Amino acid sequence: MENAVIARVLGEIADLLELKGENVFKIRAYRNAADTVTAATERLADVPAAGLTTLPGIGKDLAARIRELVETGHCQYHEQLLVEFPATLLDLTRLQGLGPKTAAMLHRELGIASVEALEEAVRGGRLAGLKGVGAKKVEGWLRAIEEFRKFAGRHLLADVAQTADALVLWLREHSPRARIDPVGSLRRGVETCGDLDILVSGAEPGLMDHFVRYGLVERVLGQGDTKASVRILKGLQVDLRLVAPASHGAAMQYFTGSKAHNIALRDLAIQQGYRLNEYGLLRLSDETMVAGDTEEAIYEALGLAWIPPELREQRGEIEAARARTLPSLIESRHLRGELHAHTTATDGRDSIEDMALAARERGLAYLAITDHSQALAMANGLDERRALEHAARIRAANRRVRGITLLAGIECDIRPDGSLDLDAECLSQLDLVIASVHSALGQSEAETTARVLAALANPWVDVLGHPTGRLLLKREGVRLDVPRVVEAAREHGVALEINSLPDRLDLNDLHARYACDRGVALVISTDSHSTRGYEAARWGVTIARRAWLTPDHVLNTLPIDQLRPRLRRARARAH
DNA sequence: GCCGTTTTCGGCCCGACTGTTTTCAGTCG
Repeated sequence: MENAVIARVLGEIADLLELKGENVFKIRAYRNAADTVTAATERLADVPAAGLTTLPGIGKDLAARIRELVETGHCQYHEQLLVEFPATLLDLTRLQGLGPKTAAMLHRELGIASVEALEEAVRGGRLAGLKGVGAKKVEGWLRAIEEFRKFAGRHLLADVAQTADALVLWLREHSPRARIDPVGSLRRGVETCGDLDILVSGAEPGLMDHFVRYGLVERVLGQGDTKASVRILKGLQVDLRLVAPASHGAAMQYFTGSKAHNIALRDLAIQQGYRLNEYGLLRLSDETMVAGDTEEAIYEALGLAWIPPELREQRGEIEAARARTLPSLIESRHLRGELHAHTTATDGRDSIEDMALAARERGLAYLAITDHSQALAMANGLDERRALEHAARIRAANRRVRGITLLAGIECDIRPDGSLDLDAECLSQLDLVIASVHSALGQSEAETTARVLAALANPWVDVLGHPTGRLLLKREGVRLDVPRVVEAAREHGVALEINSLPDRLDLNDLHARYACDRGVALVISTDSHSTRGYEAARWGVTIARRAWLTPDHVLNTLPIDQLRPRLRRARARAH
């Protein structure tokens, strides 16, 4: 049994206990355990109970549940809970503004156990008279149902990438010498993916059977000689395609897409007397194959430079490839520093020193510690006094730790009225200030825009953090007039953040490109809340590549001595 | 349900916001 399956069951137990109204700390214990299992590097099915209890957050009881799962394939506790509450009831709690208490009440009072049933009950007016349920709540739920449907079937890029990595390893076990490449929206780095496509050539016989036997497969949707489709954990569909080595490049090109890019490319091929499909580029006159084994050869035959997958969205890349003016895109190795990280002072999990050592380990030359400000009470945010004390600790650590420069910063809340959550006296004494919106996300576009513009006017703001506040597959961002914010950022010399958290990716690719085109500097930040958080940098870099950014456009590719004068506060100080 | 060992019991993050209450429950982050 795979760790992911164990984690799913533990997580579901937590959700079900929540419906039941169980002790919140017990619920948290199951959630923590699910996280621990997900993060574990070894296969827990191979670990005896005594070994399991050495993992953080797993004691005697949880170890026993895991062993039971591994040995019998079931967990009785889980199944008992599912008798009380159907699994579809959990979907209700995924609706924004509807939690476990309400879901349990709807189930108890009206027998509602799914999103569909809730919608029907609303339309039939059956919710009238329920305690604590008014018109506004119902209206909000209907909106939430709409969003729920819109997001259904989509998956975060980072999740799909993780699935792909594991699956490629599994396929390699069977066919070590095959070419195995994830393609489709994952290869293009699209922020959410509907499915996962994997392309294989040169496989040993029997690979298809091996594929459908993969541990996370829940259902085989179809299996033929050259294509198999399965549904795996969390409903993600995976398509595997076998092609001849001579067509591998053509198939890579074809299955990577995007559709719009491919249509334009095929059109170009026809204009030049060719036909392009997933098997190769063929001359129309005599059907001979001109290219097919590599993508480079296909693009070259069409008079184009090879186009990085992230750019294949029919946004001008074909013209640039013809003119040989494609940008030299940024890569993870170009990032020299991290400008957004949290510690145990607020809601981070690791100390200043541990965060510094882990950043150094990753080859970073500088790290800004930017904990939350007081408005974020749930994160134990810092007031002026604590912020300055924290800054002193960061500077002391900076003198102790060799090989990396620490900057004392803050992620300061932008209050609903646009003022900052800490006074100028405090902000002026720090090395870096990120200003972010975390609350009152329901303001109108005019209000939010005015709010952010007011924050950008503050001379001590260096970076605007996760500008739209969106959470992928969960909530839309704030309503914001992005062009006006970009213009103000340019005017004031404030950098805009590309937040690398897989469920933020904020700014998105289009906004980042827009900002860059107008001369606004960007930073790629991981918003790390633990030493493992830095790994998210690759997702921010992916967004930056999709935004056509080169290292020159991104401030934290600079060495520290060139970074400091580029920060807005360097100018504020000069005045 | 886990953890620690100056705690084997008593902590474990808790304040803001919203809609619905006429004094607060539920949800969110």
